[in-house]
This record gives sequence, structure tokens and C-alpha cells, in this order.
Amino acid sequence: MKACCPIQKFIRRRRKEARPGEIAAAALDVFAEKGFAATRLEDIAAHAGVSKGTVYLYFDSKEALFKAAVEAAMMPAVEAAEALAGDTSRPAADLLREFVFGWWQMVGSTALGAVPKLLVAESGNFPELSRWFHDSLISRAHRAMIRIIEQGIAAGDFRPVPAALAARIVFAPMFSFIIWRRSFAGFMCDLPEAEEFLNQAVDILTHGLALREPKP
Amino acid sequence: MKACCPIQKFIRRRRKEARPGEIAAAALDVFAEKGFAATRLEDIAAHAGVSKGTVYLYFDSKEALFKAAVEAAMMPAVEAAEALAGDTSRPAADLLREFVFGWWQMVGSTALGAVPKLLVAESGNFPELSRWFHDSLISRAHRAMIRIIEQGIAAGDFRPVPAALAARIVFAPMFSFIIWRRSFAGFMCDLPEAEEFLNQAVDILTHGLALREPKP
DNA sequence: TAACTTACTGACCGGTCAGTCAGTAAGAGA
DNA sequence: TCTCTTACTGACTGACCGGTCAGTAAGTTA
Repeated sequence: MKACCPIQKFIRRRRKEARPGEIAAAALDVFAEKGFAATRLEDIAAHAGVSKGTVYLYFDSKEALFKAAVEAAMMPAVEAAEALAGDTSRPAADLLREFVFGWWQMVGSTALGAVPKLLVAESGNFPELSRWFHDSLISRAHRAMIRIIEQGIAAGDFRPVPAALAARIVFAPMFSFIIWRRSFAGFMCDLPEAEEFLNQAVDILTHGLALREPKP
Repeated sequence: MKACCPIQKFIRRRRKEARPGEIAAAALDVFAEKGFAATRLEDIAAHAGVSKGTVYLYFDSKEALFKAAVEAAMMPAVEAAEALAGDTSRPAADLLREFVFGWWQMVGSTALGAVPKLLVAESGNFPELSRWFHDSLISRAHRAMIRIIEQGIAAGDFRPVPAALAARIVFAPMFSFIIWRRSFAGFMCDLPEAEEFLNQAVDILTHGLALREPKP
């Protein structure tokens, strides 16, 4: 086999430890932009600065790479979200605000923001991955938010709304914003700033949940 | 070419007028489930009860079929939404509720509910289609909702919130619900009923927008 | 019922890409 | 500096699928 590379693009390096992480991160980027099926393994390899063969040294298949990329990216965020929800010593409205902004900082504003869009896009093709995503991420975050709202109701800060429904409604603006930003940012010139959008959302939601009369 | 069909699956019928609509509808179903790239033309053809060749009698390419399917499905809904928004004779809170439920009935609860998910999933691969979707659908609906909220502010029913932001926040629960239902319905056993979810969302949103003190 | 038109069919072609593996060279050890 | 191990490369293969078109038969006209 001949040595190609007439202009010696890059010096070859051996970095066994760093590769899997770099490849998974590159995969997340490319999958996020093109979706699973439309992504070519060679694009991911190029994006990670390796050849296609190297990808197959560390991952069994395209699908395995996809799962690994999603899991590696999301797990820390899940754990951080759980930890935050455990703190029940503060007013529910504060926790709600912190939850929304914390999620934005950890997921929405980073490369992880691609994951929800990706999972939505590929839910038909990867049912078990979708189930994993739902059970180990959405569900846990949802339960945490339910606890916050129930706490607010118990303290007399919030109206007695059905907490399970309200929790989903609180999530919706953030979720939608992440999706919109990833899908339509290019030509959605009126897309608001995350900060001001989420501030307004938290404001409307906490007003919407709050009791009209201050408790006696 | 030999005549195949040893068990004569179905009697061949010639129905030139009905085909394009049937094929586009079938395409929407299959695209919605699998995404654009992962959908095989033969699956669409089978779903529409014709052979692959017939699809190419009526549509130039897979991409043309995709666009035709999306446009045919969404256009009536856009026009109906615009018409509804023109009615400014009623209280803003009523219009808001009607807008949300009308959208659900026209889009979310029907096969059209697949379109938002589809557009999100394929936005990277079809930028012009995404732009068309945004400009001729999202934008128009957004402007209509802004008008409703500004009307509510002017009438003293709503707090003076930034209408452009609030409009997006009002859309978010409905949009999210459509996406969740389409992506995770199979195993999301705690997914609420649309009716009660949207009712609760409208309740929280209108409470959140409302002035605390009734105007004198 | 024969001759004709055309909606419809499905085998085939060519391009694309996931996955393979013989070959290459970076770096370690002596 | 030479040898050895193995991380890495990229040309290649086989499967798959979008798109084509020669062929078939449903329906129509005379």
C-alpha cells in the first residue's frame, strides 16, 4: 500500500487514551448537524482528525458510536440535575429558576444541546436508546421538578396545581428554546437571547403558579 | 419481463387522480417515523399500495416528494391559523386558549403533528425547506400570537411583558407536547392526555400573564 | 372483441458508504 | 541505532437504495 499524503497533511500521532473521547465528541457534533443516517463515518473521522479505520479501533459500529457519544455527553448533566433537586431548603420559586438556568448552562448552551434534538430526530430508529434517554434522564428530571412544585404548594407559595403536569409545562420553554436554536438559528433572526428568554419564561411560570393573595 | 406475483397480491387499479395525494400522505407517515435519510422509497410505495416506479411518475425525486408532502400537509393549517388570529373582538385570554386548542386540533392531534418533528430532525439537511417552514409558518403564527398578547396588554388584562418573548413561551408547551408525543409516546406511560395538559398550560400561562389587581 | 392508450410494475444499474484488513510508521525498549 | 510492538491509515469490498425504463395489463374506444 502506498504512502499517499503528498503534502503530508498532519503528522501522525499515537494517543490511545485521548482518542475515544475525541471521536465521541466529534461524532456528537456531526450527528447533531446531519442526523444519524445522513452522517458519514468518514466525516466524523475527519472531524476528529483521524482516519475511518481508527474509529473502528475504538467503537464496534456506527450505532455503538452514536450511543456512546450520547451517553458520555449526557450522564454528567443528569447527575448534576439530580443533585440540585435534592436541595429542598430554599423557596420553590428560587429552585425553579435555578433548575431552568442550571439546565441551560449545562446542556442548552453547550454541545450537549444537540442531544435532545438528536434523540427526537432518531427516536423512530433507536427505540431502546430513546427509552434509555427517557427513563434515565427525562423521568429523573421530571420527578425532581415535581418535587420542587409540590414543595411550593405545601409551603403555600404555589396554587394547588397538578404537579406532574405543571412540571412538564415548566420544562417546555427551555426544551423548545434548545430545539429552536439548534434547528432554525441560521435564519431565525428574531430568536431572542437565551438569558432574556428564560428570565421571561421563569417570570411568567412563577407568576402563573403563584397564589394570588399572599398567605395570611 | 416476467409477470411475477404468483399469489396475485392485489388487483392492479388505475387511479391517476388519487395517487399523488395518497403517496404524499404515505410519505409523510414514513418520513415522520424514520426521518428523511432512513426512509426507503420502496417503503413509501408499499405504504401507499403502489410500486416504486409509480412514485416517480408523480414526483421527481425523494426530496421533491418530501417537500410536497410537508407543504401539502401544512398549508391549510397555516391559513386557518392566520384567519383565527384576525379575530380581535374577544378577550385576549379566550383567544390565547382558542389558539392553543385550535392548533392542537388541526396539527397536533392529526398526521400533521409529524411535521414539526420532521422539520426539526431534517433542518440540517434541508436548510431552504426549514427556512420556508419558519418564514411561512412559525413566523406568521408567532406574529398572530404577539398581536393577541399586545391586545391583552392594551386592554389591561395582561401585565406589560415583552410580547415577542411571551408569544414564544405560550407556544412552547404545545410544541413540546407534540414533539414528546411523537418521539416518546411508546414508553412514556405517564404522558398526560392532551386535553388536560393543554388546559393546565393555558391556565398557568394566562395566570402568569394576568395583572394581579383587577383594573379599577 | 380487437386495437389502442397509458397507468402501473419491478428487475436492474450505478453511486454511495459502513465496515475490513494489509500495510505503515510512531514510539518504546535494549 | 536497531528491533519490536501496536496505534493508525486508507484502498477496497459488498450491501443497499435512489432512480430508470422495458414490459404488462387495466380500461377505453370503435
